Amino acid sequence: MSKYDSGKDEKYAEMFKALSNPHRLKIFLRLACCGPEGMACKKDNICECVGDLSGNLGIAQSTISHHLKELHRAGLISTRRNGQRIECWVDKGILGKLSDFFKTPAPD
Amino acid sequence: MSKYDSGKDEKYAEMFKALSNPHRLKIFLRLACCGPEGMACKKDNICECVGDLSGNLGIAQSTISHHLKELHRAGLISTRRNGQRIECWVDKGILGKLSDFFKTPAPD
DNA sequence: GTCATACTTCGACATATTACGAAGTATAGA
DNA sequence: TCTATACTTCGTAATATGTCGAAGTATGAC
Repeated sequence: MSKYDSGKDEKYAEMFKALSNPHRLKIFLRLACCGPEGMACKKDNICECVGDLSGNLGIAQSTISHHLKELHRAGLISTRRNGQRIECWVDKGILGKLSDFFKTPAPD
Repeated sequence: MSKYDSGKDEKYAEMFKALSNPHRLKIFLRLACCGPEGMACKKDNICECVGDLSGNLGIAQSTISHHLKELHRAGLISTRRNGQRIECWVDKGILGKLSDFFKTPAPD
């Protein structure tokens, strides 16, 4: 477990806030399960982009857009335009960082 | 990384919501750093209970009480009365569960 | 029993969040 | 250029959250 460190805690609190909304957590997990970490979201894969997520989760496109922005602001995902579509993927190393955050502490 | 599983996701979303508030995250980390996981919060240790947390974090006691309840509802901590004081500790196994949640996926 | 200490609950308020639809912007293709 | 598709931004409304102080409850000491 990470030692008490108020500097980094704020950043992690932001990440947890991003993941605290069930819809955003679903989006994040779908992207994370897309394939190897960091793999871009592709149409010909299982992965979805804004419109697909909207349809599959039953949420307005504008709301998906908003959630993606939140995930991005928290540093969890990246996005990039490819033609009309927006490709999105889970940032490299993030899963490891989050996993490590909860690792049992070395006794001090 | 946990597979897409809407059943459990809700529970994790609740935990992340509990940890999304900087004050609550601090409380959680302080309790987690208290000693071995699951170790009760003791006065004669570094650990704090409600009144101490209130003083150290500069937050009203009633607010601390509220935050502890949130952490408890999320299943992250347990509390028990010992005389006038409330002892609190991080639930056994929770750190491991949270850490595992973000483990890199086995390719599907 | 009375008083002090520790905590919880209540009521209130300011602020943040989630969500939608409508309107706007960007890109691709005819 | 015109149109269709994909996404974003804006405005707005409902609900949730974080916080405090005041009042309430529980425990321990005298």
